[in-house]
Amino acid sequence: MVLDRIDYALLRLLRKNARLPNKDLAAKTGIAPSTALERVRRMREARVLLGYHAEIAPAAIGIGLQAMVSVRLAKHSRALVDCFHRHLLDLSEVLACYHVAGADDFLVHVGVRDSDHLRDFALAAFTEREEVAHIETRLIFEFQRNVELPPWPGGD
Amino acid sequence: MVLDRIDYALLRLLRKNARLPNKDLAAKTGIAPSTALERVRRMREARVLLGYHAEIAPAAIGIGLQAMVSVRLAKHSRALVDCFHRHLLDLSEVLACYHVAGADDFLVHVGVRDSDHLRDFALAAFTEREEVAHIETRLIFEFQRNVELPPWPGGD
DNA sequence: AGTGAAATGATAATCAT
DNA sequence: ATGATTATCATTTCACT
Repeated sequence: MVLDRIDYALLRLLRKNARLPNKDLAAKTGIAPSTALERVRRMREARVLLGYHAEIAPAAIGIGLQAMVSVRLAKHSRALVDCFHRHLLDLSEVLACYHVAGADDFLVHVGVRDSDHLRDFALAAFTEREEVAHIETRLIFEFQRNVELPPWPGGD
Repeated sequence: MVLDRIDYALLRLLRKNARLPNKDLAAKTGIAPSTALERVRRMREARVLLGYHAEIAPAAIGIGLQAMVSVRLAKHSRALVDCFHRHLLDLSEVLACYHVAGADDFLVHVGVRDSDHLRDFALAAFTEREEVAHIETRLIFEFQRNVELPPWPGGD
């Protein structure tokens, strides 16, 4: 699917505020509400718009501590990597995971109650697993997401 | 602000789908629509609910490559760290940044067009800056966010 | 095919209880 | 916390470009 300037503007608005009413979306991009609706619907169907998610204050849901855990696997067969990847996504402490190139295979963003929880979790989810060769845990002081879209690349 | 089981259920639903209509929120949590509205409003005011953001397919907005850049600063005065942090958030290539404890000071999740763009960006935004002592770039094969909330901690 | 204006039905917000 | 009321919004239809 090829996007034009207006589609991009819609994406930018929804990225910043996913609950912006359709008529506002239309007004801010200079198109009719029905057109805005249609364009957003098409972008959802084309999987350009993947979903809408609330951002929640970690402390409010019992996350007192965040960490980035670097994980190195012992072997790197496709099956083993995929299996570990699935394992990660099943853990409620895992906020996000990055499968990366380099000495470490995964960077895992975790949210836990406190340092006791972190220790228990790191042991159970990583250290005690056979396929894990090495982990390194970094405390996260602050985490911030950028909700701005890059400038329109041009090319219409 | 103290949350109960129902507030938590509302958060879980909004985390998964921030555009879920209020009446559906109410039905799925077993409360009246007006009550659901009131609870969500209160959680927004209390900054438990920080915002709603669309998730967009990177490829659709010209992001062909993602990387995690570890940045080590030369000095660590508060002013310098804050200044660099603000610098990061101004860059449209920065998707997220983690200020961490350890040898490296920041982990920066970046999204770029291609490897040329990555090289140019890494030079301009990191290497050429005086306060940056060292960077290390890891290619991201896959990135996945967990949109499930941890189980209700109990304690009502 | 895509857009825009108007009409309809659904939803959100308000208020009194 | 709820249910009735009012206001706002999403969605469809259709004429137009």
